[in-house]
Amino acid sequence: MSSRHTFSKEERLSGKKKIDELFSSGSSFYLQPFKVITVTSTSADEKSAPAQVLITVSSKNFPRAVDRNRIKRLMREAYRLNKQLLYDELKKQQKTMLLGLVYTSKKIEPFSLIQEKVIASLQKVILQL
RNA sequence: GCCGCAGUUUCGGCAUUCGUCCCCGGUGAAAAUCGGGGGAGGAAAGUCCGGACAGCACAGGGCACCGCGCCACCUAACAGAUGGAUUCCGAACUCGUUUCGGGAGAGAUAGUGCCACAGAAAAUAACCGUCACGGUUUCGAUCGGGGCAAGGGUGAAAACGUAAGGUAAGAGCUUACGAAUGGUUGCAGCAAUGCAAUCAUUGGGUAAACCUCGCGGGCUGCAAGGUCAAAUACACUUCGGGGAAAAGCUGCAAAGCUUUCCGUACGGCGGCUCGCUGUACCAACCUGUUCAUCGGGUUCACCGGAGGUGGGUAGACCGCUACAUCUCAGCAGCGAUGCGGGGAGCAGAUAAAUGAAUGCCUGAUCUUUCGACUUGUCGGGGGAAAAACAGAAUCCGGCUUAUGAAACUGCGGCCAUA
RNA sequence: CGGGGUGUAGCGCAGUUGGCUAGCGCGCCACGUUCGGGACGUGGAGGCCGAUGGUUCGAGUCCAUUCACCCCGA
Repeated sequence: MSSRHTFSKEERLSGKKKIDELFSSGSSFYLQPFKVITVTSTSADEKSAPAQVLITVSSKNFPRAVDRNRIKRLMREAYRLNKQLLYDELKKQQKTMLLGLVYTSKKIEPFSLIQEKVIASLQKVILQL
């Protein structure tokens, strides 16, 4: 399990309450082209995933659904390939986390740049733990 | 071969690696895991119409409001489609009641309103004019009450057009020819309507002004609607622990049972037989004992504890993808479409799946180079490059808008060859 | 999924029942005033009313389609 690059339902953030909790009490920072929001808790539940992630793109910046879907797919792919960095650190500290990634740029970036920025964001999150 | 119009179909393929959603099967108590299959569009978009489906409402009728409005036909239905008739506008030529393209649509003779400016007048016509009669007269004309609507000018629009007769002057006043509208009859057509005959009329436009007539519409939408249901709060209730009243019956007494009430007293506010709220009171009673203290006991508005029930929130599930379904040829029909038959199973997510990386192939297009000549086309080589508009959200039928190509079919035109 | 509104000069807005040359405030330009600027005064420019089509003699206004923006409800 430790080396798999899966992305299943438990690792995604869903439910109105958790999302409200993330946006109302989360701490955030900007790292172009993202805004990163996090909420950490110490309860170490064995069954659930170490982190639940929310990926979103404003429909104001991208009025077409095609563009929004494409950006979310690219971001999801980048997170999926690199989430192990975050998971290892969270398991070591016995913590769980709600993570929000908001795309704030107004143009579509290529996959290589998005992946690079996702890695940088995750490293910054780890430093703040 | 090229161009134009209409229609149909398609939008990359292969390999490797890593994933995602659904279905089926295996292993497993489960979590999970393995194998197989499937996974965006012609517009999925806008949400402009019409339905299906669901809940609520519903005697019957009328009014209001909204939509539609030539005829026939198709359809589950439509403001959609098909075929036709009329009329207007535009274009073309062979100048014809021709062809093509694009609109329009009940009623202006039910009533009301409006029609700026100009003009006498914008709808019960009369300014200039014109005509005879009567008066005045400087003999130029002028005044009066009348007739007329030919001519003038205005305007988008002026009260059928032309000719003749007629008259004081004129006028559909009369006649002939013609135009328009309506009725009746005949013929053709299912009908709209067309043609012909005959009679009547000559009444301005506007209903995308109010309106009248005919037809249709109950309202809300899958976040509809249904099932299960955590925590917390609330309501009711059971158990045990501390504390009040009224009436009737029973009991030696507290008390019990039934009914009323749901703490009492005094204030405040309001929607004033009741509710909310502020302050004060925290017990009452019976019995034992010498009053008290203390012991035992009874009741319950209220208080706090444990359990149950309830509506129902978060959440989960159903609705949820099988049919106005797709496809193949046949038959009926001018056609939209229908009929019976063979075959196929074809997305179902929920902060929302259908993706990412690498390599190769085909190559619309772009660029570069070489050659040929009709000097902007053709042919060869190299390089870049899957590409327009765009992402399902209950499901269908249309409409509208966005849109780069490729292939095929039909029709029309031009050129070449036979 | 459903409902509502707006679009008029550089900016913010009027213009209801169709009618003469579409107005108002701020801004802009020129001139005057001042030693100069501001303020003030006078004069002027700037619009085809989001787009297309239609009804009408005539459309910012009426009708249809469409584009863009804003807001609301479950």
